[in-house]
Amino acid sequence: MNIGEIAKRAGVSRSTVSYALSGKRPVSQETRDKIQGVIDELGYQPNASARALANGRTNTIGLVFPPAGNHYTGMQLDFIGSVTEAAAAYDYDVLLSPSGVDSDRSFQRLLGERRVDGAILMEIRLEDDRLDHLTAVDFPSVAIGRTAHPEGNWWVGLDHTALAAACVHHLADLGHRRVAFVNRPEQLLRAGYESAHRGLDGFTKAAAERGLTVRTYCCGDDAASGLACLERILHDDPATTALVTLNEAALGGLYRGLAQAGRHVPRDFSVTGVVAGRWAETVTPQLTAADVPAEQMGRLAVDLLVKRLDDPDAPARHHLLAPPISLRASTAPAGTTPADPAPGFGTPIRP
Amino acid sequence: MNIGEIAKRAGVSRSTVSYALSGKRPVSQETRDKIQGVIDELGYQPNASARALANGRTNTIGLVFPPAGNHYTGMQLDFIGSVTEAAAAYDYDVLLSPSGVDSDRSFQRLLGERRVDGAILMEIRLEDDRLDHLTAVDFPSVAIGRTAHPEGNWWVGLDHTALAAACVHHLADLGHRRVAFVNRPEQLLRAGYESAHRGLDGFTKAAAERGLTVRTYCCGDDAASGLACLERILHDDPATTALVTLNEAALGGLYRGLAQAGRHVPRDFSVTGVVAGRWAETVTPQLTAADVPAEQMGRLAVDLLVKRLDDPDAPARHHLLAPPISLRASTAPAGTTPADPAPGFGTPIRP
DNA sequence: GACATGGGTCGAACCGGTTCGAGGATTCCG
DNA sequence: CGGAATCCTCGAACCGGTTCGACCCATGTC
Repeated sequence: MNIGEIAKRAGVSRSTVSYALSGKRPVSQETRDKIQGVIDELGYQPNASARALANGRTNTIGLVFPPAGNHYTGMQLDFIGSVTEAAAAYDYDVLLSPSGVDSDRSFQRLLGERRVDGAILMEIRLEDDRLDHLTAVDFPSVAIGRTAHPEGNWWVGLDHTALAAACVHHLADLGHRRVAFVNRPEQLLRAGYESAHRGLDGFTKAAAERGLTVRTYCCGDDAASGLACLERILHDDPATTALVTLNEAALGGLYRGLAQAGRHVPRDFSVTGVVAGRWAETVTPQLTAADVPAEQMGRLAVDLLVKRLDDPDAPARHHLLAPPISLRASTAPAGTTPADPAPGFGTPIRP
Repeated sequence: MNIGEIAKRAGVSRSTVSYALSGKRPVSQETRDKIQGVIDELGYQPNASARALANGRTNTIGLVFPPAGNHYTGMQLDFIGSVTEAAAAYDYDVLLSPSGVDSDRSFQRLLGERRVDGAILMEIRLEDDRLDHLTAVDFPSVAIGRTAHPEGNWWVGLDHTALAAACVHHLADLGHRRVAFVNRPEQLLRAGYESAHRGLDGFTKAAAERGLTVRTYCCGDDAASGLACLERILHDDPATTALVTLNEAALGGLYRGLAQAGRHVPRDFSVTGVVAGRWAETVTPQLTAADVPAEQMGRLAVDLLVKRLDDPDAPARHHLLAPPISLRASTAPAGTTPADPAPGFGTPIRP
């Protein structure tokens, strides 16, 4: 059941079948009908490997993300889902690669063996050797995230600096003076993860600007770490009245810690941060947060990559997103007992 | 930078390079060194498409799951992660396919165009046309889940019947008499999703056995639906004192509903169900649940698939898992005000 | 009637690997 | 010293597509 078989049964040459299918040269209606009939009858579909070999494109894009040893977060899940669906709309398949560094076997396979036409990279670091490598060999790629020097790269990113700052201003406006910052795990910060660094920067600068007293923490990507982190926060400064978190996976643990310490959210303690909306709504009270538009970002990344693949000489493009803070129910003025959380900021979705 | 180039520079024929790399025929040490030298110098890696075309194997497995329109759950995330990592250990890559039905374009591509050597299917239905089709064309696959007639299939599944029953018995032992069941969304139940059906069966039978008064509900895969569902439960029968859920994504909403109704968990109301452990621990109080061992299941599925690919004539194999209920902090005896939740069931992880 | 035009088809070469059969060079044996 | 066995290497064919150049046959034009 290959193209030769089709050709034989239709009484034409292999090249005619190929042209009938691709339309790259005219084929008479009569011949086309005959070929189509045989194809329908046999249920023929051209072999992807052979086609890829012949025309140098696999119609596959690689999705590169760090290995899961440290578990995946909900945000990553949303990326994977949206990238896969957006790619399918362009008739591209998605190959997953749980790759960390440049030297990684799976990453090398993706590129060196030409398994994919292009790649989308998640969890970008400020200095990212994977991206450096891709740029060096001029391999089409789009980063979800932005390095320290993103000029010339294709990327779609989140303005973590601005988002963390917006959280600070929101809390400061509510009168909070002692605020903690819950970052991603320390090893990721040390590895130079973009979100962790820019988020920390934005938080620190905005806090200084508003004259707040702050402490910053790293926290593991799971509920238990979140609990432990919150205990440390209250131990280090029991007068803390609010926190900003970039750590989605720790959120449940942070809430539990507050409950155990007898701090009611948002009456005694305000919580906010940068979290995908879908997950911000799973906690009670729902989190007032800068909603990471993970689905939109995945879609945009695929759009950019396809554009780049279609026109290899196109100039680099990017999207920097800064979604507004969605006011929900986890923040309130400091040191009061309001019936109405977050007054002056519109109506929370669930009071 | 193809095999011919390597051959030329090493002063040997293309076939000799191939044999030096594959080891399928003896090559002198001297020649091998020379070839390896050239390869290292040029950083050569054989082209995956060409290799796949020549030997008929892509070294890729397909991971088929339903489109995300309805969002992904945490459990699915864990599957994707563990399958990808397990596959990498065997030097297989993973191709994602967000495919629903037999007629789906992406699913057809996977098989018809021979993009993958085998497939792992998620979200199995009792009557699953995708599996029927795969079986009909004798395509190597492993299902995560079990159809109504799994004989002859390869699969790794969860004994949802037993798990739901175990939840019922746990609640009945604690003295609960009026229990609700929160299932996956109605459209999935109607579509014949295995977990929804077997879970419902197990729940219903065990409840009848224990003489409980029950109501069963379908619930959307998100927090808002969970909240709405809980409101309906308490509206339909305010005397309900416990619930069993298969719906991980709704969990946050169920908890919120209970909080809003002023029912304290576990003092006034017990919650349990079948949920991946990692997600059971994000809610407060932590959920007493049958922990879905998603990572283990993903790994087992890959192991089975690789075995099947290595030996196409091997007899069908499967794994049916029934993890025990992990006692955490969300269940307690009915109608009491215990200091110590779930007495008689060991020490909860966090009292 | 000679000649360009163009639609439709074919054969051959090519993409970059793998694999088979054959053959040259050594070595071992009688 | 001749013949068999062993070790290594090579050329050619093949996997299943795509694409190029050439050719044939109608038409249209002067």
